[in-house]
Amino acid sequence: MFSNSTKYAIKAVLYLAVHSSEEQKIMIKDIAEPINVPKHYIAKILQALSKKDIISSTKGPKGGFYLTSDQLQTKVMQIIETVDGEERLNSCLLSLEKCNSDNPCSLHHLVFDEKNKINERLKMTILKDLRQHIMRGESILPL
Amino acid sequence: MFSNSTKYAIKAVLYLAVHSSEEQKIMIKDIAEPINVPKHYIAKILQALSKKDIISSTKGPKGGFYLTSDQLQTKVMQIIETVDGEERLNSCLLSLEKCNSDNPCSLHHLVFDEKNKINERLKMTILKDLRQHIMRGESILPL
DNA sequence: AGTAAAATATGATAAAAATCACATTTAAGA
DNA sequence: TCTTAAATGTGATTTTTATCATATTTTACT
Repeated sequence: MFSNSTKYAIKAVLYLAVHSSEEQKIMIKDIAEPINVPKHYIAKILQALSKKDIISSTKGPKGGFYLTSDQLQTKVMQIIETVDGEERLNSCLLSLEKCNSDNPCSLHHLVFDEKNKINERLKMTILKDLRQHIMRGESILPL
Repeated sequence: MFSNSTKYAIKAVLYLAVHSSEEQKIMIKDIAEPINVPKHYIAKILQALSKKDIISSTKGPKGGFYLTSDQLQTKVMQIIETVDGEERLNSCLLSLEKCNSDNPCSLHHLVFDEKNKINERLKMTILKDLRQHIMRGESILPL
């Protein structure tokens, strides 16, 4: 459903959501290890996310990555779209350009309602929600 | 969600479900073109499906690919699993091995019910159903 | 100012997925 | 039985994705 890059991005951002703050920056190597992602690969992804202002960073000693309270408002969907591009989740199961509810492909009706529901949730769920969920012990931080 | 190979496989098999029969075999090139898939690529996929007995084939002049009436009973899920392997649809969104409903990852609850519902449908829908749907004009054959 | 510790930029390599090519096998029909 | 038309088997090439490496820039601290 998602590319590895997106999965890694979500894991990293969730890690930051739980463990970082403006006063508590985290270095690449201290993110890569607990979320179980190759260091160089996650570095590239974090840089891209930083450029898009989904996460924050500072260089130099005592530097690292972190989330501001504004950035805790980021929707999960925004991360997915930033890394994988907008189409991936919106495209037809069979990748038919012309497929839509008026002119549905043969699998359309099997998934349409559910896919919509999932997309809606990804659009309305923000990092703060997931963080709360984790801190309440209702879900686990990924590794 | 699916690999290109699986999308192509489904398109090809649907094409056969609508246009072929034991008396009406179809050559690779006459499948590849209408479903808009590279000829050599779909050839390889059709061979694999044939070996797994999801479709039938005969060599030589007047040969080609076709479905028997038994093969019209094939579930959509079987095609997906044959091409992409079993895990793809069952794995966690973040590909965490340990993720399950007792120990859910942070995205689990956003998609679990819907993903299950979709999987159920893919498991119970057979080619004959989709063929009927198409022939009634309720969905389109892909291209 | 100088040094060291961090991210950043850029590009190289490896692995996987998609695509292409062709020689081999099988079966129909003359 | 010969020729031809089809699938089959095998592998090569290309493209995309994932991963690794390293030189550069920035910033804190001495």
